[in-house]
Amino acid sequence: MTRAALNRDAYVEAALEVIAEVGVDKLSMRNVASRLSVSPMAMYKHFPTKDDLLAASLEAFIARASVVPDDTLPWERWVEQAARGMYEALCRELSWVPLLGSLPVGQQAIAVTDAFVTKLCEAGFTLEQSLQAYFAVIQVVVGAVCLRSSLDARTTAAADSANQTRSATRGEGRSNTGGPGIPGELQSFLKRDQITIGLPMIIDALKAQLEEART
Amino acid sequence: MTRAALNRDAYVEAALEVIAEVGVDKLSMRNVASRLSVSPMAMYKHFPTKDDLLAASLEAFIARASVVPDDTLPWERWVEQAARGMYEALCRELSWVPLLGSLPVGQQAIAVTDAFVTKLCEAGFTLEQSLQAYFAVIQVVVGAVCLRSSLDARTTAAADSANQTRSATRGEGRSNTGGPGIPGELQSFLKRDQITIGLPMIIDALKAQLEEART
DNA sequence: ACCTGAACACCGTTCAAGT
DNA sequence: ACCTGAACACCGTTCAAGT
Repeated sequence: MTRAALNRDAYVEAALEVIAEVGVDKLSMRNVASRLSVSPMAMYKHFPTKDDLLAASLEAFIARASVVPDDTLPWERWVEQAARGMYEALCRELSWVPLLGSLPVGQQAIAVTDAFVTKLCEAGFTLEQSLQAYFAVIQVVVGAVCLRSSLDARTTAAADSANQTRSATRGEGRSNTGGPGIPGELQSFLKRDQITIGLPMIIDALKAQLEEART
Repeated sequence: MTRAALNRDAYVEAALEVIAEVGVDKLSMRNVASRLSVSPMAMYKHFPTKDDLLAASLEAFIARASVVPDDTLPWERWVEQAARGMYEALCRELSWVPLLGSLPVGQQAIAVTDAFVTKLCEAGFTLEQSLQAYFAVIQVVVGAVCLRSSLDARTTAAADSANQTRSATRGEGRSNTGGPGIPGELQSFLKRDQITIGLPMIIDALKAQLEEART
């Protein structure tokens, strides 16, 4: 007996490790396989395509982020926490961001949607409003992470000249040498926690919606 | 005389053509070069790296989108039009979306920021508020385009079985076979023009801010 | 059922060389 | 200054073959 046969989960696990080390953009069938000391072709029995591996890995990533807040919270706090949870999970692994729009929506993502809509319907919103609210929040979260990721790329590029060893192993991709062109006020503004900007606006708008329905 | 020497603009032009035909994700140094019947290595004199070519192409794309609305509009309409302009430009070339967060912020992007902040400051917002508003709008636009792009991938994937010729030349990337798992209500909700969801919430919140400052 | 090795058609980028 | 050709170290994926 050479070794226990590898299953889907083992590959997803290895993929998540590779992603944590070098980022989604540098994951390859070959480096995931070599982490398991296996031929790259072994994976094609479980994942017909690299995208299938990525989709399964994203599912696992979402599942582990456990982004659904405590059900006893009032809806405003619940929504805020859910949004922050998504935002922070994505900030921990910024390299997912570019794929968010192109990978299929999986079961885990649908479960989060369900929880969100259910919570808001219980709070008195219509199903229509709840869905709108969900997408508005997702939009703000994704947008905030994009801005954050854009800032991140710029600061690590600046740090690259000083410290090259770490950035060589972690990379995170692009060079982003556009720093000089950005006005100072904009620079410092980007340093803020991006989610604090759009989210309160959304929540205020939702409160107004609920108020209006009551009268 | 063999041929007029190629300059940066010629390469950017060719890159935009390649992007229009096969999408940003399938642009390569080699296919841009071959469109100009030139060795791939010729480009490295003008663009030290593929990312430099992409950044220059994005600048040109933004410049051509001409997203800054008529200055005589009241600020609410101005903001709405600017946001729609960005949204529609990006929807025309969805393949830019994944790179938005990782490419450097260029002069064109800064010009748009400036116009936006100036307009809102004139309308009575503080500089701080104007910047916040700008980023909130950007967040919503990017988020909306991401959702739109996610929907697009799904419907073209479904159309692929029926009509393979066009999708083979345009591609747009990923397979996205997650259709079956998505509830019908969610499906039909995604068909809406995504920007109509979050944007009004942001504008309402901004109106409230201005109202509050006046009292 | 699961894995391997060799091969194909691609990448970005470097380097030495040409005009 | 601008361009070329060959080469290096990678990709995703296919295919025929092994256990």
